[in-house]
Amino acid sequence: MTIAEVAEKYGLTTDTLRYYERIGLLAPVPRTKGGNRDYGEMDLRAVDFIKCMRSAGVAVEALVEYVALFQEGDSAREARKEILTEQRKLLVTRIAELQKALDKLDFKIANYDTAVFEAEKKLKDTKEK
Amino acid sequence: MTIAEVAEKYGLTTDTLRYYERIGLLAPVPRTKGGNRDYGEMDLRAVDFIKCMRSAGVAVEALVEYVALFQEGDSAREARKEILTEQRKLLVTRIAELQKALDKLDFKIANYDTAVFEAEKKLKDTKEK
DNA sequence: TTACAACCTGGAGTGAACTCCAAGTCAAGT
DNA sequence: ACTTGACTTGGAGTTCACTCCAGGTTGTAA
Repeated sequence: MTIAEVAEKYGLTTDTLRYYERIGLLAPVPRTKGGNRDYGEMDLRAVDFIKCMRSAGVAVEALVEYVALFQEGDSAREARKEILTEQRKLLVTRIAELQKALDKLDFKIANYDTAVFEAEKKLKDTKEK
Repeated sequence: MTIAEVAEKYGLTTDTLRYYERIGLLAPVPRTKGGNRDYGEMDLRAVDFIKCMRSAGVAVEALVEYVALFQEGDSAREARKEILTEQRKLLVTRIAELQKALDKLDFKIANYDTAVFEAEKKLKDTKEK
């Protein structure tokens, strides 16, 4: 799969894909004879994972660390799990924050409706006088 | 309330508070005789709201726009509500993204446990031979 | 074989949101 | 009066995560 196809498929730009590879977020993608990237099954899985994590705000650095630990092989299994667990914790916290903001927004929006209602009522009162 | 106290109370830095004021996110805070900021009830409410929205990832620009619409008075009521509704929509989308990432993380973490279990089983099998 | 689009690399540039700094003012304690 | 520490302003610097660019190479269709 070419870089343009992968970019299209995951809603990223080719620049971003190259950037990810450059900083070691994506392991070196195999090249064709001519030197062009040719993404395979595993690469796509990795892209999908990264895309999902990034869209959830997981820091690039954490993901790079995680990917780097695959170089260490089995000895780093615990360390890798550690990172995932840590990020999971952060995510739970962040979801709670977003939820709190959502509640606040809902409250404020509801108040706007109430206020409009109040304004209408006042208008009606005025007319009735 | 001094800027340091407000910063402490909301877990922001004094620099951030001044920055917010500079860019019009926070209406000009009243000053003491000597020219120092003296945050009042309303200012604190505003800080709290901004802090909450920002921690949920609502863009500074959207909040500035919202705050600016208070200058227009009642005529901008609808516009203000519009912004809140728009941000609410974005938030719902973002929460879904975070949730999806959380699910993926949970799955991966569970796999680590399974893998460890498999490894242990293999080890046991080896011993039993 | 000749266009021409898509790809390559290394490096520079961008936008968002702070964060830091210099130079100065002011209030409180000794 | 003098020092100390918190405050002021305007402006410059930093970090993160891309995003763009120049200059060159490759693949495909006419």
